[in-house]
Amino acid sequence: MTDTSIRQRTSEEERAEEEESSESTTTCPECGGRLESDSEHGETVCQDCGLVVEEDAVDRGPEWRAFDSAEKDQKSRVGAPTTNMMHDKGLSTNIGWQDKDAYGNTLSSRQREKMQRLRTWNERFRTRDSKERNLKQALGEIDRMASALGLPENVRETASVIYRRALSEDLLPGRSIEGVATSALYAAARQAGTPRSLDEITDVSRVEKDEIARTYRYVVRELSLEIQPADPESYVPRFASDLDLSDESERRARELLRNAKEAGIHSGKSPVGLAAASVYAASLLTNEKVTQSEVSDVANISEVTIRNRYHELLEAESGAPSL
DNA sequence: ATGGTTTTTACTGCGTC
DNA sequence: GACGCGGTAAAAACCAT
Repeated sequence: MTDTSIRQRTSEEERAEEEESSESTTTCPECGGRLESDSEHGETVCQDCGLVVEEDAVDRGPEWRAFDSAEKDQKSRVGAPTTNMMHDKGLSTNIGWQDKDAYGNTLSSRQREKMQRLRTWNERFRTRDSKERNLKQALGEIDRMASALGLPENVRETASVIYRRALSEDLLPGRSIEGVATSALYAAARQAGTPRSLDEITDVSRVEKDEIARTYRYVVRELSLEIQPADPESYVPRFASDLDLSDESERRARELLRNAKEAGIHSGKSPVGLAAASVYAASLLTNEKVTQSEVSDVANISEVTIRNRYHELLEAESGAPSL
């Protein structure tokens, strides 16, 4: 399409173009009708039934037109194509290792020294850049997951601090950015007293549960973070509000938990289960009954566990109120 | 890897609406 | 008959060793 002059389009050309565009499309998966690509809206639409087959198509071509090659050079603002095989898509500067100039002539010793210095610095900048990019992606992920989980600002802050530490201590090699970012968030949420269960974290992460757990343990150990087992009470407010329970119920739930702690019921049991059971028990005590299955839903805990725990809670309450 | 503990899954029976 | 609840047994998951 590098015509050297502007011409009136002949009808023949137009027909040729039309054929070309219909060649790239196929038939509608719904009704078998002809597909038409609507470049203005970036959609591919079926002519017969109106089914939108593809949306958000991106026109990767230039938005300008050139009528001769000189103009093309002038208007073009792009360089070499990018590749995804390199962390920076191949956009960074490369300096050849051979001490030759562009014509293949050997460089003077002075020039050689200069090139050596340039190589050193270029390498430094490049790796620094890659770390920056790495960090940027990780922080973006942390932010995304944190908002999906409704975690406040300070947790994200903590998470990014943990991530930065992991990065500077060279914990990344061999582990995915995603995994470490997720672990950092998990750790941060627990440290901040607004824990999310591993299952909840897994739901919003792109990484498998096992990997998160493994990476988390590793990060905690290497950075010697001190994280206490989650306090069941910290789950209560969230469950209570998810179930539209009154403050009174929430208070009762906390009371039950404190009692249980005194009685030593809670060791070894999952904090989430305890919290769920206390919320359920409290709802009974305050006549705001919610069903076991509702609680099990918001807490992601089986009903059986709720039953077992809440029996224990009530026992501790009546059996040994003080001690 | 192993064994002990906890949680989950699946099923059953009972009472109520 | 569907629902909420309680219990049980077996499977699965988890944890320390």
